[in-house]
Amino acid sequence: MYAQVIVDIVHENVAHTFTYAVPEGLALTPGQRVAVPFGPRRLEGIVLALTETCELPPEKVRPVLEALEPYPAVLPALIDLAQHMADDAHCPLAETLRLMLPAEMRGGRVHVKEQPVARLAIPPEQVPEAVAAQGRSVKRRTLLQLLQGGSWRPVGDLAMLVRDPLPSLRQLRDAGLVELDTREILRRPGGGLQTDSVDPPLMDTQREVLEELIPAAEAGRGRFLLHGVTGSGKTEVFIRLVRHVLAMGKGTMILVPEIALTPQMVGWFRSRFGEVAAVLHSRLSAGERFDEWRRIRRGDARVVIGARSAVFAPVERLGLIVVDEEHETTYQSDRHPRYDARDVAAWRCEREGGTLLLASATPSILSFSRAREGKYRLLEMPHRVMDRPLPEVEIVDMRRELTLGNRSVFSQSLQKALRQCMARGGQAMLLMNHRGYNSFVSCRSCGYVVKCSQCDVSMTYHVGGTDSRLHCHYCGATALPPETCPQCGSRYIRYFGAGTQKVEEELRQMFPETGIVRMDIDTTGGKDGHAKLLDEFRSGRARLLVGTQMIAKGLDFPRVTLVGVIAADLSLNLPDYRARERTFQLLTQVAGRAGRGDTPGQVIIQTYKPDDATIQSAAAQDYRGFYAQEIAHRRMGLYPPFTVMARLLVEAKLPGDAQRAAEKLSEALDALLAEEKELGKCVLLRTMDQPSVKLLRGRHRWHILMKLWAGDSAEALCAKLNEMARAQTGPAEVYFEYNPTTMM
DNA sequence: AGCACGCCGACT
DNA sequence: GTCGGCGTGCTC
Repeated sequence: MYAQVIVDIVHENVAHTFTYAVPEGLALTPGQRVAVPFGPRRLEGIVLALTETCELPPEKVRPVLEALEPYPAVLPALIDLAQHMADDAHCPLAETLRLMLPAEMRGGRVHVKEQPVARLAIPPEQVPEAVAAQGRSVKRRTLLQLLQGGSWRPVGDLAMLVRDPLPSLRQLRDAGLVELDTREILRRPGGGLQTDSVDPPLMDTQREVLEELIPAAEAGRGRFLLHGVTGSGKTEVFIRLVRHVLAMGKGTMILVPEIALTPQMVGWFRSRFGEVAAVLHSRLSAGERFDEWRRIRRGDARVVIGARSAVFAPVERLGLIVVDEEHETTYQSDRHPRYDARDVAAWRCEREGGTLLLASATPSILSFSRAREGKYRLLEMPHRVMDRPLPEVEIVDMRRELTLGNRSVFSQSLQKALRQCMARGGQAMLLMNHRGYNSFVSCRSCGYVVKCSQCDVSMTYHVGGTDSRLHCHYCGATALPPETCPQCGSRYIRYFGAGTQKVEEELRQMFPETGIVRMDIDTTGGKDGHAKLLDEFRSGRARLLVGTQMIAKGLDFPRVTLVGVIAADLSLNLPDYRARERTFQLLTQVAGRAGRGDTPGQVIIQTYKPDDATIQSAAAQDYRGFYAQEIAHRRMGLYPPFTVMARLLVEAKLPGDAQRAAEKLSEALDALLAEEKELGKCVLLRTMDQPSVKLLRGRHRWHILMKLWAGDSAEALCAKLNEMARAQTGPAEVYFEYNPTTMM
């Protein structure tokens, strides 16, 4: 027998299978990891297939050294998926195969933690006799009594009551009274919070939606888009559906957009399903991730909850994938190999006989248009549970506040509402989509704005405990604020624009006695950073929560009655065709955090563009209205879903190098399109210029932006563009991006 | 990727 | 005469 092996090296030169002989007595199956000789080295690889024959001259074939595990680490369906993704992204198979395994499994870093365990070796009724035989040893007598239950007990647990129990246990073992052994410890990430474990009654719409979903799940097919307003009880639909699929003996996955949202979801699922729920995301410790992965692989965990990368979990007999908050951009990976977890989920369901359920209060334009085309079955939940009303939304014109002489970040309206909310003992959330204290520093005399020396981006002022500094939000560089203008020497340096720190400070002045939590990247660092802050707010110790968009997503705080949006137009002004979509989603989602309990919610949106159609539809929580106007914009502007965006991004140390490389690429593209006219037909628009961020981390940037008609020629063209980017040599780097996550 | 082999300059 | 520069090519 011969094994066709992909070695764990990501490089074009070795992106094909290597043939090894399978030694007598070694049973291998596809998907198994093996150690193989490779020139003078020993490498890890994955068996793709086993063959009877081999075309190579026999002297070239060397044998497999050993199997790294006795079972296939990569399921057959996931090998197919890796192959599909590698074809799609034009990258080596080894690179996509890496997505299928926890990183700590590679490179022989696997470590299984073991702990000693002990149990009684005699019938429990003989314990009093054995205790009496221990003479004056208190330790041994206590240990015997602790073990009286008869089951295996971790020695670590006994250590809480008896200091250093192991030597005494060994004596008891030698006397034939106790057995000692070791057990694997599965390191488990935190359990999440336990909520009610009984089924709440279902609302009519929930029941109607389930009546559509359950037959599809039983048949093992169907793609659905569930559009349910915030607070409509989507999670309960997931739970009932998951229960149904588990009862059929199939596995399930629930994807959430952010790691911060996993504990809440895990809590809901563990309280109803217990230990069959596993968590998988990139911020688990190495040991936790490896152990959760093994629980899933063994089939001990049949409900996987996790962020983007969990879509590759080794779930056998997959019956259901739920993608919650389907509109979130975090489902797109920004690192190589790039993938979209929603597409991967769809692919897996299609191939493995599962049902796909995308869910959101604000579906992405792309998914909703697919639903309109009939590619997804659209399910709607237009009302909140218990007939709770959607919150009242008020738009405040901040231009008017300025003319009234109000220089605070809070409008009169919002100040009043905050006071009322605090006086009534409620909780409030404030969204400020910009972190730091001031957003930019500028000279009043000449208009100079302090920019990062490495990026073409203005620097943000952050107040620190001992040193306050300017931060670049793109590369993380910091600098001391200038005392005089570096351009004209004037001392009129002023600080403009507000961030979360400023909002927090103004709140402290208004409510000095009230607990305030600020949540942004600066405060949520470290393990469990999110959880600690959220717990502070959930417990009621803090009653005001200030944060960036991370507070807008899917969190459920029943005591929040007021939501304030400090500056609704920040995200609207970004140079991206998705700016309106993102603003609508953000505003609607954050508004949906209000009034989830028994008291109705109130929302105040502050803006300098009170008449903007996007802000108006978000305030009215009118998804259909927004969709209609946005899809018209997209059709007019030839943007997705009507076209596909693609770009070649050029970066170089010297500005001239970047420009020259971009020009050279553009000429090469001309030549290609002239030669292969079919490919040219899919190009609708092509521009070459500098992106809005002209300098990033010290590298000058140019790009060639393209709008393409989707289709076979677009795919062929993208393959060529990808090749062009790879073939690039010289001082400039070229990246090809299909559906770029950002145009900046 | 990573390591060998290979063919030309400044040194004990 | 050798040590060593990194260019090219191969790994089952």
